Amino acid sequence: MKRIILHVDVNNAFLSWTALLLLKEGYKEDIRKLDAIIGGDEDKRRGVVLAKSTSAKKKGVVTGETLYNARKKCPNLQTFSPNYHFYQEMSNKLFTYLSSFTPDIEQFSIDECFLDYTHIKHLYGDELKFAYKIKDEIKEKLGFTVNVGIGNNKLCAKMASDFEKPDRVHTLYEEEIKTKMWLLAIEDLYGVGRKTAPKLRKIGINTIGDLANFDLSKISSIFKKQGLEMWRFSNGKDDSPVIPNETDNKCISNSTTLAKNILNRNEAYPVIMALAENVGLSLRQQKKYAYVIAIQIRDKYFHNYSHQKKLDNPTNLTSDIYNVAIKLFNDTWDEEPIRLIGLRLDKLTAVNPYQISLFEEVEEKEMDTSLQETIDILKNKYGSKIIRNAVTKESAIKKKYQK
DNA sequence: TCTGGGGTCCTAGGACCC
DNA sequence: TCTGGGGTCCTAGGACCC
Repeated sequence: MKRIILHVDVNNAFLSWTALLLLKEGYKEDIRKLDAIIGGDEDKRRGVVLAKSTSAKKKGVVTGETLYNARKKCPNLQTFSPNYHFYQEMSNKLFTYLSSFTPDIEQFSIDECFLDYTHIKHLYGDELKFAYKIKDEIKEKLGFTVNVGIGNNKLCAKMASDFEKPDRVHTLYEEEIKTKMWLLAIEDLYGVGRKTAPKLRKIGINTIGDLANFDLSKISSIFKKQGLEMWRFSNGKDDSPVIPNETDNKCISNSTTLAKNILNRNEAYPVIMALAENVGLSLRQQKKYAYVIAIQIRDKYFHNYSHQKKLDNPTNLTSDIYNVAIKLFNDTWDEEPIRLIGLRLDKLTAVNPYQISLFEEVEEKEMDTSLQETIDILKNKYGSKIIRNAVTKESAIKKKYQK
């Protein structure tokens, strides 16, 4: 039996949601109708385009480029700051609404999801009518527009929702792949990014159809597994299931671009502590333990490098994470001025084997854990700023580096 | 007034074991 | 009296996504 998959994608999500927030706060204009973008703070060196309005897009503004660059293309560009808290709120409303139809929903990011319609078609009828219904209800009840793509698998549904925007429903059924997808530029294929596209063009592959009809063995020998996957995608093939409630993270990370380059160790420590606190708290909220701790450094030349350590016993304590991260940092930093520091927890496990190694003090460990629990409870109750580790407080990280 | 942040997955190379 | 081969684990780096 052919599956029927829907992909729901919020149009210009961050920009649309900010438009709603501004209107709610009494702002006179709907920024969706202006040359507008959501962008990071240039003073903090985060000045890139996070989302753009339709008219800014028409003038050539693209996501990820610098605000400086975007302004050159579009002199009257208006820039607004992101509000992630509000975005999460809107996202929750959207998924709550969609969940009223079926539990077979896979949240793919903050603003898109897949919905398996196969087993609910008998309840709601024709999928095209259903798609229009949810599209219109979302606009009416939540105030923003979405695109809905329909296909026989996730890939086709996703490609379809990308066709023409905003506020549209598109289908890309198996029998439509050749007529609707093959003529698109190779860059439009999901999974083909800025590095792979030029390589494909170099061997004469300019459209998705070119790839679909290219010799698979040649593609595979050049691009390995990625080659097989993109060839399958170009032919509209994708067996991956819609997996509901995928909340099981494989890793947790937190990184920050510093407002000023860091030049010595002592400036780095409080940043690492703040990162350790953040990832540690997320880890404990997910009731998990991490085997791998990694430090990531980006220097002023934009050179990225990292260093990681696998622990014999997984941990969920901020103090452990901090201590390992400091050691990794000291082992790996090459003394070049640092632009960004990141901390990543990997190989997460839900169970704590709690094998205290032979030489570790059991009581000490238990005390760390109970102290950590107390801190977390206070943070949950009074907000994360109530308790700051001494090293963080001393250097006033927020003020110095993040303002 | 260059170049965000949080994720997932893959690959290559080295260490180590049999 | 000289360097096989398979397998696994770990690490670093990179590509891609939103």
